[in-house]
Amino acid sequence: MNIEKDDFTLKSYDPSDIEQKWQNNWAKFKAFNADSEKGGEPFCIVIPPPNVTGSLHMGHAFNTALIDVIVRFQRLRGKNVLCLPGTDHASIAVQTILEKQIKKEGLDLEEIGREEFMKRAWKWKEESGGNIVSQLKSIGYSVDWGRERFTLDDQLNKAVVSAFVLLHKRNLIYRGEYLVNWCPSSQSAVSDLEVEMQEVNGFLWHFKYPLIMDDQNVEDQYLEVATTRPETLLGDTAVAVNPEDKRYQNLIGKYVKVPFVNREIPIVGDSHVDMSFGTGCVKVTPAHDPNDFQIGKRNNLKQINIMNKDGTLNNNAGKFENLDRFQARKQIIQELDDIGLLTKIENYTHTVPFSDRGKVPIEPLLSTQWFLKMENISSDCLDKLNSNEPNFIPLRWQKVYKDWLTNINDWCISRQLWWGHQIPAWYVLNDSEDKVDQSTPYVIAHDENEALNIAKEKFGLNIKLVRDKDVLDTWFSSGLWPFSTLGWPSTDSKDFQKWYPNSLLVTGFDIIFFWVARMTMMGNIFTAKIPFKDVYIHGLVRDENNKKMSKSAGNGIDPLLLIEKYGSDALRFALIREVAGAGQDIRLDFDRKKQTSSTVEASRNFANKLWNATKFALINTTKNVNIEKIEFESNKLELSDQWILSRLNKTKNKVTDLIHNYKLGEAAKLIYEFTWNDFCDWYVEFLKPRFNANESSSRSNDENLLIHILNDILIMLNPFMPHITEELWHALNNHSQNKLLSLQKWPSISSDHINNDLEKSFEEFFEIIRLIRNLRAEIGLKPSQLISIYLISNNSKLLNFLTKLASDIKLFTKSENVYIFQEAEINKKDYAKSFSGIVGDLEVYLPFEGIINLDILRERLTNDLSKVNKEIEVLSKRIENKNFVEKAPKDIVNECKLKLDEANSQSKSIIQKLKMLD
RNA sequence: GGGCGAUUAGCUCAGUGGUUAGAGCACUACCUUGACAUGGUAGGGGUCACUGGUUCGAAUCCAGUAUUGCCCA
Repeated sequence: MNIEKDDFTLKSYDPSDIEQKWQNNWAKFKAFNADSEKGGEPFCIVIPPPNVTGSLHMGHAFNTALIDVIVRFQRLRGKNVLCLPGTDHASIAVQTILEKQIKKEGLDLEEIGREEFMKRAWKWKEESGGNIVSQLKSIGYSVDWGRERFTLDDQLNKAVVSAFVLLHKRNLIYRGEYLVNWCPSSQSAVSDLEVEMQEVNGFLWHFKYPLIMDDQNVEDQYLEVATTRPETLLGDTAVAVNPEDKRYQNLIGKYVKVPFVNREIPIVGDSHVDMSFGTGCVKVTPAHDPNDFQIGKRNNLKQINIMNKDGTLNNNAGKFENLDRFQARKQIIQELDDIGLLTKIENYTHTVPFSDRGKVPIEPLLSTQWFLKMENISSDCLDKLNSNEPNFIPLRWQKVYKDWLTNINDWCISRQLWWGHQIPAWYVLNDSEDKVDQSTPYVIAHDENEALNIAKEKFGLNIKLVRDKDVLDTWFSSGLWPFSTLGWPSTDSKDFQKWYPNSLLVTGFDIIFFWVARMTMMGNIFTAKIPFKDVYIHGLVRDENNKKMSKSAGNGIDPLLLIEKYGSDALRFALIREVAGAGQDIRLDFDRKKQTSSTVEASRNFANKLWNATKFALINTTKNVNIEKIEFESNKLELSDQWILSRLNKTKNKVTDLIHNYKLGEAAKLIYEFTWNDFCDWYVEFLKPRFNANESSSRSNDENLLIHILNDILIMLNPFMPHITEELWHALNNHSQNKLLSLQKWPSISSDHINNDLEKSFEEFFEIIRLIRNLRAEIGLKPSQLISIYLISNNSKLLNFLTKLASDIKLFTKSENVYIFQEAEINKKDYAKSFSGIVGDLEVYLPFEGIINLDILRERLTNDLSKVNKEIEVLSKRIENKNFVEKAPKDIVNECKLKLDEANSQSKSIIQKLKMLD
């Protein structure tokens, strides 16, 4: 683990040299394996388990980076941290992938058989899961790999079965015939959430149903209806009108005849019918439309299912049997037209439900499914939300969660798939029976033995059991994730005792309903607790065109590509730096031709800067450093030392606070600014002359302070850039064998060192340096050309301060002499033909008589004057405003007055100089 | 139709009522200096979407409009 310093100083930064090495070291030392026996306040996150559908995308990298920063931070803060990794089996998605492969081989599911299919599925899981784990490792995730879980593990299956049995015991699970969202492509029911509404340019077909009147000729009178789905007329069991509708009131109770199937159906009154839409008459197909289903219930209508599960019509469709639903539509329109019943075709834009996975229109289908009653479960969660359980960050996402829980429907939890948790339900048949139907009794049990015992007790000995073939919705097992991973249903497991409820959940806003709400509901039922205290919601990663990155759109960027190019540290830092406004989507720039990202490149450059700053320290410090014992003496500190310590402690203070408040982007920016601007740009420059001097009594103190500062930077940055900081810390430290930066302590803050007045003075100092450099540039001096500088002011405190830093001014401005004068001591006329500028109440002169073109000088002064005059104008207007003086806070008014005074004297001075030029 | 966001420099974004609105990238000029050219120094670049209001004072608060993104029905 130890690194030779001499070798290090020769190297330049290349992330590929170091990242793999530290990932291996962390693994070797089991650095992030949690120990429930250890003390310390527990902190637990279970990661959102990625689907085993191939590989990770940028969204996962983003989520990972955020979680890892928080987890590493809490670890450095001394908490007993568990970060538990795992993957999700993703029933529909994985089964779809496998079915496609099988189809390519010219086979279908039935030919393959359940056993062979499951073999293939597990093989796929091993490959995809392994791939995902190695990707997570290459990001540098500090999770406990010893506790990795998969949602289909035996232990998690035990949890799922127990959960199902418990829910059933509490009468929350039922088997019922309802209209479900049927995906004819995957031939499974899907939940509301897996349905995507899409706007479609379709048609509204108007056609006539012949009225059946007791006293008149049937053929003469018609009722006109309009529909976007004419094929469903075969399943119509009524026509509904609004009872208030004068046009049709008298027809309620009469009948019309459905063409083709020649069914006589009633005209019913239902107040939900919109009189102004279409003709005001609605054909009602209770078995194929959610609204019609409700009308049917209210009016006791028959439900006639006309559809097979693959989307073809069944024998209720008469002569249209076996036609595909869309083919049937065409043919029915044609035939309606042929017999003169089609009256009108309107263009009509409407929204059609599509299956999220199957990408075909959903068919609302009457079928027998398993449901979970949601009413009480969700209202219990809503109650807890009143006391901020869980606490959403940012808070506005709470509303999304709340609205969904408020308008919730029962959850269809069965899926007609093979890959997943098989439902622990056994149908009870007589020895002679072999067909399960809607009325077949069933028992729910943990296993077949238990089921058999229960069944025998209930139904006698001459029975046999058939297990339900279906599996549970994937989100059913995901809902248990925060506690099934910790050993539940056993609640006395050490992990569960120590780390439940979890401290935090970090996830994207797109799965607040899918996952967050399911976890809170399941958690609340089974543990009487909301499973996590905080929920930190982040945005999605979008591509350069502001489109959500997704596999289907093909616009994803492989995180590994960027890691290879710029390093994981750079990718992590780039993603986090972009987060500043939490919960906002982030847009990652990416040049697809060059395969580059300037955002990530900027972060890589920052890493390089840090690398070289450390190299500077290594070159200039003694070779035997024990970083944990580094101390410096406060009485040997120079002004610049005091300044950097003030900046450092302020930064530590703010960064600590920001991370606690999940403002990771701001924290990252702050460390970046401190490291680059304060430390590298200025402080290292202050140190150079000291280190270049041959002898100095404070040399070792200087070195110790430098290492102290770097050490603090490295620890603060460690959660964001774990690899490079680990590498540099070991490079600096000669006593780091068997130690890891990742397991050190977060730096303590000494507020004694914070000195706001000093920081202000240094700000002014930097302004002066910038002005002088700027003046030099304007004159066109070469960097090598040395000059003299005159600093003149009446502010003796400032002059005193500058005198102490005179040698630094010399160095920073390439000057051979720096002269500092009280105004009284000099005659400004002597400097009339100098190049000059003003900072606050200090005037700077660069005497260059003869060399400078007086016109340039005059132009500069004139520009300065107009700027100052503008300022005077603005400020005096403000001061002359009585309301401002009376109502604004005093310190604001005073500040304004001071500024005006300063501007006035600046103006005077410039005018004087201009006069002297003439 | 309901809800939630966004609109600030060429680009990506900070900025919760108080100087002359900031950063990174990009751009321009100069610079191979003993940490770093993955760099340094200096510079140019903004009618804070629009319209009204509140206020001594608005990018910031309120109302409306426009454009745009997402969620739900």
